[in-house]
Amino acid sequence: MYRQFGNFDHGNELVAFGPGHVGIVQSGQLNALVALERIGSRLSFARNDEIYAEGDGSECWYKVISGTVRICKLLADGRRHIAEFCLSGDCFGIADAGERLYSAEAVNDVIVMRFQRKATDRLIDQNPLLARSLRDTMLRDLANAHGRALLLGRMTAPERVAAFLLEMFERHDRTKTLDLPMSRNDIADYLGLTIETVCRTLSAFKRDAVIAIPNPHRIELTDRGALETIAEA
Amino acid sequence: MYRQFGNFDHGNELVAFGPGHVGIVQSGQLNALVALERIGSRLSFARNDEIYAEGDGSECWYKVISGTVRICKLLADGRRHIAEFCLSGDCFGIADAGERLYSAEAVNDVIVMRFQRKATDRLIDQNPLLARSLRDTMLRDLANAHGRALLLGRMTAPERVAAFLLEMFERHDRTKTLDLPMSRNDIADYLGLTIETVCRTLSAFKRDAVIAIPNPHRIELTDRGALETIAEA
DNA sequence: CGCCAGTTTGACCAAGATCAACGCAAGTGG
DNA sequence: CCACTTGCGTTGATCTTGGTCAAACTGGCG
Repeated sequence: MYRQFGNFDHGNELVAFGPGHVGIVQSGQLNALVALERIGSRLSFARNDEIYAEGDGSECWYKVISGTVRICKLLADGRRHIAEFCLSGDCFGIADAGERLYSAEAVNDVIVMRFQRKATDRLIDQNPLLARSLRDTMLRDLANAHGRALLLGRMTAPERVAAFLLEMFERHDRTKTLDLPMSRNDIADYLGLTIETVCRTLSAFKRDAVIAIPNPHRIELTDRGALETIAEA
Repeated sequence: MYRQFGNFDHGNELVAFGPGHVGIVQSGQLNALVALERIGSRLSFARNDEIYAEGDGSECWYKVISGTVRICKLLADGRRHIAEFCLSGDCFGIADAGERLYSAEAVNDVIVMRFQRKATDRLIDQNPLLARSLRDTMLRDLANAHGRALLLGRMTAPERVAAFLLEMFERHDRTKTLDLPMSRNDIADYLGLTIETVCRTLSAFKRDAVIAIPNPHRIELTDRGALETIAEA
């Protein structure tokens, strides 16, 4: 399922990485942590590989080096919910205590660093600054999660799709061109919609000259202001 | 708007309170914190009073002594989202950094303790055990928030209402009888539904002998198993 | 070329929203 | 003590958004 490159002292290379995501979920400035915890395993996963499964033990947490990871849960009747997409630089798998509540899967080919929770926990206890930074990160994540609850609970389909595009735009290179690594299905399960509704909404945006879609995975933000107006609510 | 009873050394009385909620939101074992930070202001609010508003500064956090608080946000067009209900023993207002993202309002008559964030932050930095407990609490809250995102993103109306009743049942006295302090409207805004849908769903549960509704604010769990079957998904 | 996976579009359907009464109990003022 | 109001809650009729089902389209690839 995955290729392990063995232990790997990555020195300072990771320290420069931007804000990320902790938790089930997100975490930003764990750079300090990463700098201290220099030993991690570099792992590589192919598209759709499972990085960990719901119910697995959670002795490790991960940082995305390249590629995109989806954190998701599959319901008994086939409904799927994607809690989050982790882009390069983001951390995931920190929040689960004991047992994974969500699974992590490679959206496309992915390289991650894996760290032992036990070791990092020790470091955090010894370093109040680190603890506070982790706390701040978790607060951000929490705010994030509540934002998603609002989106899913009270926003219409166009509002959700617009917000998604803007989110990805922010997290990506912020050029006018957006390369979405995930499928329409992934987007749908992230936004609490169906793939058809996502398609139709994107098509409507295209028709209204808000975006262009040169190919399914490439979106150009023709009229960012319009998108923001739709998303704001 | 509120009556302040002045500073109040509550000694150990709060230490015994059960798990609560941090954050925008929830926090459990802050009892240690509360025990250390013995000085708080005891405040009392009447039904529908605003405890703090969106955009206010967030120098304080709160612990509910009695009554119920709703943490909510009002959108420009009138849509409302309730992020959470805080019952007695729960903490709220910890997660907001800088400025309140949500407002806090009294669902019914409420008494809370208010604490200064600055003082408690210091305590946390000095005490790794406390820091870890706070972190654990936030992790729980995060898991909670993700659970709500799943509910709002992928569950049907009956599933949401059933889950709500079970949640309240768990957090309340766990007797077969449930006294809901909040209005149908509050429930709707918490579950991402309309008041009519909440009513109809409750009526359907009653018709199917899953619950009884002696009066609008009192629910009896006639068939808990059935509710769980509906809610599980 | 034909297949395959993913995307798009259309026709139809249904869950839940909206709109509108009506019910009901707790005030309130005459 | 009794109209009258007020604030919720409940129920019904109808409408809309987004879901479901089905078919066609597209680009890559053997």
